[in-house]
Amino acid sequence: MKMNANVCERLRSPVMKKTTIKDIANELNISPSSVSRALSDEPGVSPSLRKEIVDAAERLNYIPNSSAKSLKTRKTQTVGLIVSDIRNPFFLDFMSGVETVLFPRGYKFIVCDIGEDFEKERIYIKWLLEHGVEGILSSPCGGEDGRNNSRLYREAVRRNIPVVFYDRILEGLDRISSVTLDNRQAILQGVLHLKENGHRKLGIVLHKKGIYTIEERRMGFLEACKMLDIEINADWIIENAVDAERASLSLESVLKSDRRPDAIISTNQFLNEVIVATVRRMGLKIPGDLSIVGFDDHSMNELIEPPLTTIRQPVKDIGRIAATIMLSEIDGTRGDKSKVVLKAELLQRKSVSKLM
Amino acid sequence: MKMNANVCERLRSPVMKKTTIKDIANELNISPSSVSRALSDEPGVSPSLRKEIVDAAERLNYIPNSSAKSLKTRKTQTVGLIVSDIRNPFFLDFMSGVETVLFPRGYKFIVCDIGEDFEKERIYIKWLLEHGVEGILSSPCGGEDGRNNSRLYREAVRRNIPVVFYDRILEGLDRISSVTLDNRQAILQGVLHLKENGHRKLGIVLHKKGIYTIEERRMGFLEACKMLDIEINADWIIENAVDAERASLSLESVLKSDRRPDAIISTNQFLNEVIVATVRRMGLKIPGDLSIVGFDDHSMNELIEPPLTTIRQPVKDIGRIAATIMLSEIDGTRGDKSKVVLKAELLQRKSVSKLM
DNA sequence: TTGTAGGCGTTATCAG
DNA sequence: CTGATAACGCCTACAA
Repeated sequence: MKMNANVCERLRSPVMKKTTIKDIANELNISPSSVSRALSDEPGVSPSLRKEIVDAAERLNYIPNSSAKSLKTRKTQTVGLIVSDIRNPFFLDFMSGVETVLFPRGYKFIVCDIGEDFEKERIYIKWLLEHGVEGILSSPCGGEDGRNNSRLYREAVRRNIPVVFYDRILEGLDRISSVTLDNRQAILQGVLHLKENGHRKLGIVLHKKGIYTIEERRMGFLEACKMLDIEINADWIIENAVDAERASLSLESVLKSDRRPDAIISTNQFLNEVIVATVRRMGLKIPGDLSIVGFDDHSMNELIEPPLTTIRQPVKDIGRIAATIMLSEIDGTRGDKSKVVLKAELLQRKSVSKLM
Repeated sequence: MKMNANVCERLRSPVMKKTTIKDIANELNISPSSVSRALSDEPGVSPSLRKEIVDAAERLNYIPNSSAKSLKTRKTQTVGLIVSDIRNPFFLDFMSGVETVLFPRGYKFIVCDIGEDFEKERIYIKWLLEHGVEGILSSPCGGEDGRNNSRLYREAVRRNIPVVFYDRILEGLDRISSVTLDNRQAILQGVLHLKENGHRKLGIVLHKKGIYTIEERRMGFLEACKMLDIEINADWIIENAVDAERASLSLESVLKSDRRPDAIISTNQFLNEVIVATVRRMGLKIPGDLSIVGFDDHSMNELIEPPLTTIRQPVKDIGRIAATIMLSEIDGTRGDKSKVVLKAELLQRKSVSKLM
């Protein structure tokens, strides 16, 4: 009866005082330092005492307070993950890659969705710094106006917390490692593939202006055309295609004009969908009336009709490598900064016709 | 010259001593308490002094140490977000919804990908508790063997940190709020739609056995069939379809048999793709040879041929609501636990034929 | 091997 | 309005 009441009490008590190292020490009539040592696997505690301590900790439902620990040790076992826009399917595989590397090392990560917003990025970086993250993975957003948060990223580095850019970089920050795609070469592959199949009238739909990757892809397109001796038609370059409606309308007007391209290159998964939907709506046949080269491979790109020929980037690897670099910089085992550039891969499916 | 050197020194110093409230106090020859008050917008500081303090903080590049703050106040402005498997596109919209609610309130979140792994979930919950999160959003995983982490979730609640389950729940934890879909009614809608279109031979492909939502969907299917007087054929119920290869093979054998269903219901986006790919591979026409009702609407479901009729759940709302409930429980402004159940919506497209 | 004491950076309680 | 002082929970020399 009595016991029952006690149990009840314990379960019902709205907020129990949390047990601390001190409580365990008192319980066992020993000093807190021994408890600390035992519980953090430090040497200098006799096996028997250690066992007693571990048992008591278990019994008293002890959970370490990492705020206190961090205050003392300056380590939080936490990193920040800044993502440009979390609705981009890119981040599923990316985060999965990151997690794969961080979990075994006991690191947690705080996800910061900045939604391509410079101000929000600023706030999140501050929060991360206050929080005491040991590192930051970021795909920074660079505004069309050229403003960006490089000052804050510098501040982080100055405070000795490593930053690793992935997918995107900020120019001029040489002391920050990065893991990116060779975007120019990626587009070159697409253009080359189109040329090899007889296409000479090439259009491209570019996502938000000012974004590093998009600008690179634009440059890649121009370079590739020059290199391969393909005439560039400015009307076929659709820029700043951020809003689905408007992008679709722009594309439609291009495809309706007398001089129209016979192939379109996309620059991300969002645009793949916009392009395919638009072409469908217009009643054009893919690839009969128009060839399409997508970008960013989603598993469903294979299921649409026709299966979409796509430029694929190794997203999960980007995550794994970025996280690995960050950890080694946290460990201090890496001197120079790394600038890793990965290659894209062209998945040939059925959305490009052979014009011979 | 001198100044220049100083600046250089400052920028180059590998690790600067971080400035604290004390430093600011010394700089201004005042007490740390005033600085603290000024910097946390507490009353009791003259406007003039306050301004001085804020300026000095800015000048000295002061960044608050939230470990110290948390140690004192027991507030971390951080919550944990436990996801069953981050590769599920569900989480894109979900996290977006959560972020929308948390950001304006100054809350950060730690993402924990448990990959349907009971043990990993356990470890992550412990980490979150140690970290001092103020709340936990979780889609817990319940093993096929019936084991789960309800003990740890109880422990969290006992420590007064609110847990909100979303998408999935753990039975028996009545003191934990939840936001889920009315899974049975969702499937009922699909079955009803098929019946209305003349289908009587219904199959279903179920994802991992033991997962709450999947079990509910299974029950929903059985209930709906009984209610609508549709004969249930056990051979047409494909269970534990976790691996794409194997699921595809199972489905293929069902579709090849003499007695085969004329419609298949899916139970998540992953399976939508598996089913469509399989049917395509077999050369069957959708919906001519087989009707399909998908589950979990991905934007590309509209682009495949034919556009997939799909049961859509309001994912972003689930995220928003779950986060809102959690915050109000953190604030302590909510007494009873909420059990929110949202309805699915059937998006009629072209993958269901009319058999009349 | 064990214990003692001081401090990590902040906030909160009291006095002045 | 401002300042001293004592925690918060843990770690870590240093001493015993």
